[in-house]
Amino acid sequence: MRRDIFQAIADPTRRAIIALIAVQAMTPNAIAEHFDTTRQAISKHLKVLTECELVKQEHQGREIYYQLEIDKMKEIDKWLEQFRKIWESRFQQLDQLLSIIKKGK
Amino acid sequence: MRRDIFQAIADPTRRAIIALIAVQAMTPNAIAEHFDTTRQAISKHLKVLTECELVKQEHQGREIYYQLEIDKMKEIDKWLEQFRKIWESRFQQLDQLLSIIKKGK
DNA sequence: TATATTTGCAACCAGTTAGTTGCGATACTT
DNA sequence: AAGTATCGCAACTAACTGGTTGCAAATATA
Repeated sequence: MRRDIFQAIADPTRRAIIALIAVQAMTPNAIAEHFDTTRQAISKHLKVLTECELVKQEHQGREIYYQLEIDKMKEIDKWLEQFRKIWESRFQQLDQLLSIIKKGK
Repeated sequence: MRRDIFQAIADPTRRAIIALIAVQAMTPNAIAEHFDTTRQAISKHLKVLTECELVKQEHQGREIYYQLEIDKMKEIDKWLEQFRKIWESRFQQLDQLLSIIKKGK
């Protein structure tokens, strides 16, 4: 099964999980308590997140702490870069236009 | 049907379409020429992109030019903000650690 | 007016997804 | 050793997705 980070963040529950464990690592049960669904459903989401390496496990006895791989999030940031360039250049153009208008006055 | 921007960018073809029309507005036919699929498939992707307001149409005779709503992309950037804070603070911590080690020498 | 081009919409299909239930493995606790 | 808690895996289901084909509407051209 193909997994990529964009597919991983497409699901709102998964985005919520990411935001949760970004603060601190948590076990599946602890995560599931924050949602209105079964532990197994959360477990499945964690599997998807693990497959695309957005999350890593840390075994501690019978508990497994899931932690966000924050570096992986930078991939989205990297993809956004091309568009950031565009909206910044448009802002600059607007800025220049405004200063031209100002000078004209 | 619920549409949100994260679901829209989950599909690689849609991401490619977005990158294409970010440069300049294009008609469905012109876009479809860049892909190895039918015009109708592209049309469906454009519909999804339109539904979540990532794209706007500009009618010109019988042709419809699709243009990227670059501002909508900022929503992704906004969502990333919370994580950017985390990775920047971790980088700072690493930076401080390195300078402490340096001083110790 | 007849014809061709551009496009969107509806119906359909195969594959995927998110969710549930049931079960077995592992690790603590008494 | 027996019981309990944490967890992943497999099977199943309903809903959704991306894709195709066919068709109708609107605009341009002969």
